Amino acid sequence: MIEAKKISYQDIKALALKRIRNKTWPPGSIMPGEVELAGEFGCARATVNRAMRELADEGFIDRKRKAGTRIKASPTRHAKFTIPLIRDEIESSGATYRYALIRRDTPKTPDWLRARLALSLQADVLHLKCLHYAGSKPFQFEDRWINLDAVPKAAQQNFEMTGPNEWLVQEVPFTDVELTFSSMNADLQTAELLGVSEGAALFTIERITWLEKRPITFAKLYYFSGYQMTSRL
Amino acid sequence: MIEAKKISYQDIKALALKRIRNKTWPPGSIMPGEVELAGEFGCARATVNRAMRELADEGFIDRKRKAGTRIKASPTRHAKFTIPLIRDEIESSGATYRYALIRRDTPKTPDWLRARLALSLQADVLHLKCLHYAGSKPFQFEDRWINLDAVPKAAQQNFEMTGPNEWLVQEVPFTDVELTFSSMNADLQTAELLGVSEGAALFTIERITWLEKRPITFAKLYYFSGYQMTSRL
DNA sequence: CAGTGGTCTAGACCACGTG
DNA sequence: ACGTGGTCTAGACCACTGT
Repeated sequence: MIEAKKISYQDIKALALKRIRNKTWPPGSIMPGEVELAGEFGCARATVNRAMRELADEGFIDRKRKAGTRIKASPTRHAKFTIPLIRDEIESSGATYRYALIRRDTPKTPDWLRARLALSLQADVLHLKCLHYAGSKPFQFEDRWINLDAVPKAAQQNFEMTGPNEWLVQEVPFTDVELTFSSMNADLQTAELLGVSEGAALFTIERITWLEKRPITFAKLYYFSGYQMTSRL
Repeated sequence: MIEAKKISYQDIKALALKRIRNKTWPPGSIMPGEVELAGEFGCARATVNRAMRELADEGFIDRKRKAGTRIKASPTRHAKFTIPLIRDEIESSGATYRYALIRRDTPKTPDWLRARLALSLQADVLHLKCLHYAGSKPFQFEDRWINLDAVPKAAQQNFEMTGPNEWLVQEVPFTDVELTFSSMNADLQTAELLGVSEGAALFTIERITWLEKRPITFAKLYYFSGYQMTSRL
């Protein structure tokens, strides 16, 4: 036989992508079923299935039982970011990580927070303000709220040596995350903390985590001016 | 038998996650091998394999042949963003999408661009400036550069009716993307285009795409003040 | 070298959703 | 109702890598 060794699911992915690109399978059309493809490639259906499942995960095709597999009109690409711990992010850049707690209190739960996290009326929260330094330069200002109903043992922590994010990741499991990126002009207080001038453009991330349906924590992270977040796909 | 129906790879994922969370399998330790787990769960090794492969994709564990599967010390979470076409993004918010070409020229390739894309010395580029509106309000200003060596047919396009991104997605395949998010204060020109005051904080995305090793295009996207980008995981 | 994950097979049954 | 993808099985061989 002239056959090369064996066909892998990756070969099938590559082949399918080629056919999508050169419009052998035009956008919006239905490609052959798994059994047919398995026949064509001389492999098991499971192999084709794995290739197609991954292409679907990556956003190139839509699969539906009975309806078949359809090439997406405009391929929805997914960006996959790694969200590093800030300590790792700073240390991997070669700088020394330093952490400082600015403030710790347990105020009456603000209404905006209750609404944002869908907290019950009697929920208590812990509020923390922290700074993370890269060497001697402020890198990130963290405004953190922790739901004490979900994480009662946080009340026992003073967070003077360890940042709340680091502590939470170690101690409290979570299942869901919502991230919001945006940009804002620094107000006077934040500008002073980050050592920038008032009005400087700051990159900000809001992060909410849940354990199943229970909200754990809300954090607003303000980065120094010039911060960039990059991802390769 | 008292056995429930059958065990699925998702059940195994959930079970394994539970054991990671409650530290039955502590961070940094090695979990049992696939054969052993398959025995315990009474299923085929392939089923365990699929569960573990997905957990590895999601960043909870590290797998190495011979070494076994190790629970990550600090679980690296991956954020999966969908990068929508701007037309879809605007229209799905209920607003009307409108596009305007501001400028189109083929200048001498700037050095910073040549460096950024690793272009050859004689590479020609097409430069476009465009505005994308949501209703009557500017939504995004796009500063786009296209490598004419890789995409010669772009030179035939006037881009008066269709934005370069939309055209490129339809016409030119790509394999790799790099996205960089950052924040900047609007300069006078950009502020006028977006209808904001000078110095306003703008959310910006830089996007580079390649087809294999060939750079296709570089775009810098400036969003209106107040833009937010959210992802749920 | 030996153990672990990586992949493939051939067959089977199931669940969903279209026609 | 029935065709398509979704999943599982039991077994096999392979590839990488720690020892």
